[in-house]
Amino acid sequence: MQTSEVSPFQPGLRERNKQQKLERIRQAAWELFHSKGFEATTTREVAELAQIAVGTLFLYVKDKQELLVLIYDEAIEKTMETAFSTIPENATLLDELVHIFGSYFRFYHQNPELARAYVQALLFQSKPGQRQQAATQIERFSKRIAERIVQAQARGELGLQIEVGQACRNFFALYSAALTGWLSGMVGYEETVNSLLRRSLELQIQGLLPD
Amino acid sequence: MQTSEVSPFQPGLRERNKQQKLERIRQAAWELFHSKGFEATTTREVAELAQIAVGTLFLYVKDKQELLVLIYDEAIEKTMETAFSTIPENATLLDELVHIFGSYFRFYHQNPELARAYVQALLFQSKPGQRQQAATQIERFSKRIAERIVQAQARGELGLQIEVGQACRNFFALYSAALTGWLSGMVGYEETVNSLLRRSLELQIQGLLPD
DNA sequence: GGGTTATAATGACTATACTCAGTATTGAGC
DNA sequence: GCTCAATACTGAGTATAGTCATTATAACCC
Repeated sequence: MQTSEVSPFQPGLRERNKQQKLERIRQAAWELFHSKGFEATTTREVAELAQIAVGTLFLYVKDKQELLVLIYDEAIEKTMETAFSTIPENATLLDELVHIFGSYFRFYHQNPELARAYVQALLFQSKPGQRQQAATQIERFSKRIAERIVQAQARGELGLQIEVGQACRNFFALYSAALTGWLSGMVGYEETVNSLLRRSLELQIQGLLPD
Repeated sequence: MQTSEVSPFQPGLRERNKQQKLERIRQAAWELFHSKGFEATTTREVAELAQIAVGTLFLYVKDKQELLVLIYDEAIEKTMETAFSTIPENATLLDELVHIFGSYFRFYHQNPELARAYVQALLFQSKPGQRQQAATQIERFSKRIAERIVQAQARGELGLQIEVGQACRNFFALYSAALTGWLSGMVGYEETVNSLLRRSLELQIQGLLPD
């Protein structure tokens, strides 16, 4: 066999093996989590399906939760792109926000058990590495929300005096609360998405002061 | 030995034994969680200190997390009472809210690791029994927040058109988000309590509309 | 107080996430 | 192509949350 079939400046065999293994892990975890559920899937099963030893699995992921993050990251990215690229034209900020957050809800709705574990992992990450990742993800999302807020200001829909960053944080907080309320089973999906979310955001925009 | 030393209509020996055991469990868990931490304490240790078998422990508590809820319930109750009974006179609603939520933050600040596990357990409870308990607790809290809102309306500080229930939910959502942000290590304690919380609540009251 | 039933307690056992001392593979210098 | 250091992989082993068939105890009835 030739010593090198790949083009120059490509990563060596080691690196390629690692990439392949990571991909196999991703696929195995996706397959099992979706067919059996997160709790019901053991890490050994994932390792077996990925054709690696258990110990190897934990060289690639810190723990079982990170396996979930690994799987969801890509899908969440796509959800964000779709959400922001399908915002209806000439809509109010409220409608835009309901559309955006609603896209996430629809995504999570595809598999509530996994969503629950994933959101929990994101919101309560203590390990520095994962925490940083979660923070970055929220950051990028907030940036795009901020754009919509600025545009709404330009339309004269929102006041110019408001702190955009704070407004983003508040919107995200209201979304998070709606999400956890639903995922923990306290409120139904339909009620959350069709009613509570909108009213919550609306009240933030309106404020509470007398007319 | 006499057959009955207790007054009539009192619970029998069985019931008293159960109460004593529960109390011993509570004390054992409190002692160990505070001296060693939640993660570092094993359920066997709790059982041993409470002088019962492991199996018995799980007759009283569904899982390790419920052990934490058992301990915190009383303290949280006290925190709520203190928070509401020490509201400063003639303050604005914003100051009242900062005082109330701040009381909780100060309480949780005494032991962030336990607080983290506890809040996580509360917000992500799937077991119906515990979920119901969490919902009830939030409900009672919201009722008392609602009172303050109505009084603020009476003072003319807030509009009469607002939905009080929705306003409560939004305040609670903003508080929860601030709390999880701190507990997951994304934001520091001082910054959260002294700055972010107030600005978040303030923006909800003010709203985002143009002047 | 003896017999019977219902309830409570027990601890050996199971299931499973994660570790780590030992082994194998890769790549670089000669 | 050989040697060796660095890196990657392995799977038996460990720790621990939670279970369940068995045993003990309390309550009740005659």
